[in-house]
Amino acid sequence: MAGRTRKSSSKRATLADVAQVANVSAITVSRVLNHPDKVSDDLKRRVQEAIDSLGYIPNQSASSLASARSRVIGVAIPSLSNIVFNDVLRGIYDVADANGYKVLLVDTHYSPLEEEKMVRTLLSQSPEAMIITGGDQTRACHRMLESAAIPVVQMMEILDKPLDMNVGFSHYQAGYDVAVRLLQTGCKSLGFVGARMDTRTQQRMHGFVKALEERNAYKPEWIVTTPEPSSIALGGELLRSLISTSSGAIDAIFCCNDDLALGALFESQRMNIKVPGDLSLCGFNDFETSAFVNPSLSSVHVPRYEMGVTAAQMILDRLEGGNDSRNKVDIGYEIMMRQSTPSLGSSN
Amino acid sequence: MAGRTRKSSSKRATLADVAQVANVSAITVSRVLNHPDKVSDDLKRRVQEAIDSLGYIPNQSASSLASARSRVIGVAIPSLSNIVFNDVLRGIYDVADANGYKVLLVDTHYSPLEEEKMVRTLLSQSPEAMIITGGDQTRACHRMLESAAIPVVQMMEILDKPLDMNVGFSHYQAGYDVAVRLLQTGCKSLGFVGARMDTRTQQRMHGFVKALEERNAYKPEWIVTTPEPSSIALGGELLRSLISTSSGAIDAIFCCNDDLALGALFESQRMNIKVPGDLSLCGFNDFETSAFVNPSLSSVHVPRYEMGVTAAQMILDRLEGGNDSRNKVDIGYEIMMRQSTPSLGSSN
DNA sequence: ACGCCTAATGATAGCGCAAACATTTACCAT
DNA sequence: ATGGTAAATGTTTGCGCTATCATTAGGCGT
Repeated sequence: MAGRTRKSSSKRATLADVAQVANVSAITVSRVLNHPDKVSDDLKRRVQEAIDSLGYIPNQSASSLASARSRVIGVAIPSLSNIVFNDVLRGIYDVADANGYKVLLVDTHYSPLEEEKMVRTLLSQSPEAMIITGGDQTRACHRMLESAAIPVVQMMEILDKPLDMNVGFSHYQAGYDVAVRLLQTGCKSLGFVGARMDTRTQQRMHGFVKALEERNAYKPEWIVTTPEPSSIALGGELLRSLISTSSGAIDAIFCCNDDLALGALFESQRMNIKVPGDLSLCGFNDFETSAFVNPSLSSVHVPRYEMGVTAAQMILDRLEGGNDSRNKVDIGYEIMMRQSTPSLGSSN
Repeated sequence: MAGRTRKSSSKRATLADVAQVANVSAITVSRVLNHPDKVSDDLKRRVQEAIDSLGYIPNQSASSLASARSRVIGVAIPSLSNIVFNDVLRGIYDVADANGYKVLLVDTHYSPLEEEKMVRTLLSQSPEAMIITGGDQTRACHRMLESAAIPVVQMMEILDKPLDMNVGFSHYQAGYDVAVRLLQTGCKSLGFVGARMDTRTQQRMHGFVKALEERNAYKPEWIVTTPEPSSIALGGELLRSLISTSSGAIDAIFCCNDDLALGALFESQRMNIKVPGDLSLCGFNDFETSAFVNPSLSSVHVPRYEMGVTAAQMILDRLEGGNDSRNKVDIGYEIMMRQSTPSLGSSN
């Protein structure tokens, strides 16, 4: 009666199929989905029934192609294993989800070359904005991002000359401040343990070293680094190595992250080194473990979730709001002095 | 000379633009990118130069629409904060990347309704396959996945009737085995601490309880659960609660994950409860911390990275290989007995 | 009654690409 | 020379959707 049935099964339903079932034009179906205020309630109902009965799911590729809007935000992080990025991602996802954006996430493995490849992949999806990590991109990568002409947020660190927008904090200053605080607690011989040594880790180290130099407390041989990725196990190994090269002279160690610091703490316990009696320890990132381990671990707290939220919001402001929004946000950090470092009062 | 220049700037270059510059047809450019073996070296070079000079990046939406191939794998996990999924994701990403697939990742927040919404979002991107977590989907979600007619892997647990493919392990059996092992070490009064209580956590609990029941060691009041998400802090709180309701009679606790177990361990230390002297603890998931903390924490090790790799490989086998591949993989687990539980020999 | 506005709906075209089919060229066996 | 084949390249078409521009119907002031 109502004309021949089309591809009733096996093939995904299209707008046209829905339109036919609802006996309206295709564009009306499109409007029901994208501009429901422009369609009468009557038709809206009819179309919705057709959609439900067919199990219609819009083809986003066709939509993107026709409308030049993808509702995708590309995100590049250097590591999926480093749980630091979990919190950031959660912030990004929360804001993106709430605003109808999808996140396309790639892992650059801390390599600018891989990042370039991944950014190319992301751009081929026509994202409406990008969130990338740090400022250490290849020139080709910069060029791609520029000619993409979309909002770009560089996150995790504050950059002198961001490509576009920027949210993060100064790792250099954080490292500097840690050195100052450790010295304030009465520690005299400070060492540094770092792994992976990406640019942000290096900045922490440079800030730390700078503070020591300014106070004549810098000993190059008390800096131990490795390109290996951080781990708790590695923290233990590096502690041993530093203890042996320093012949036990060191009384405080700044570990470039909490993995290493926890590893150092656990290893100290096994070596019967008292923390903070014999040795003070300070980590970075402030994992939940750090606050609860015994002795609790001093660390640098960074509002990672807020950083992710901020990155996503900056983008949405640009995409939707349009007007003069923030281009650079220093999200700050806080040094949490806990039991692994001496309490103040016994010094100065 | 060579005709009018087109949109030289500001607009993204297209295949046609590249074709014009290289003085070939559009399809040749397409072939250089997708079937380079079908183009002469001469043209390949000319086209590549044009691509480079224009900074051409293919429009994946158009490609997907025209070819009905998206090279996207949709992945739904219940939580971005739970680091258990990091390792799984890493496995998925490693395999996907290596084979030219992109991953579109969504977070369902442990809610089947949200999962349904997210799966709809994923399907609208025309993924070529899906990896979802567990078997607790809504009927509508199942229907969508079925009519999508793409490979689907349900991961993290072994299901009786998977939708399609399945990789995981038996949480029930793992919980059961933990109870048996704890009893074998001489513990008599076993408690359970659980948070979030998603289906997999419940299965662990049920297996644990079953083993106790069979041995007349089950005390319902020694099971403490909460729908709150797990955390180290919560582990401490739940320990206190269990200790007080049991008046200290309990001599071993199985925590549904290592967050809770570490929290319980740290809190025990603060309460001056000797582990394992006064109280044995066993966690689940085997975080790196668990192996290094003092005393080291017994836990159930799960090959999460391998699970992610396997999930992705099962999909690739179907997408590319085509022939009879594995439909169900039990990835197994291993109970790691460490210092937080009594060593064998003093019992049985 | 007339023009004029707005709201609701439809027809058409085209987004950028690749599948399918067509054409050209080169080379070879006979 | 002839037909036959394979390799290299081109032409056409349409994927599913939405922007744009009609068109129609209804309301309203004069």
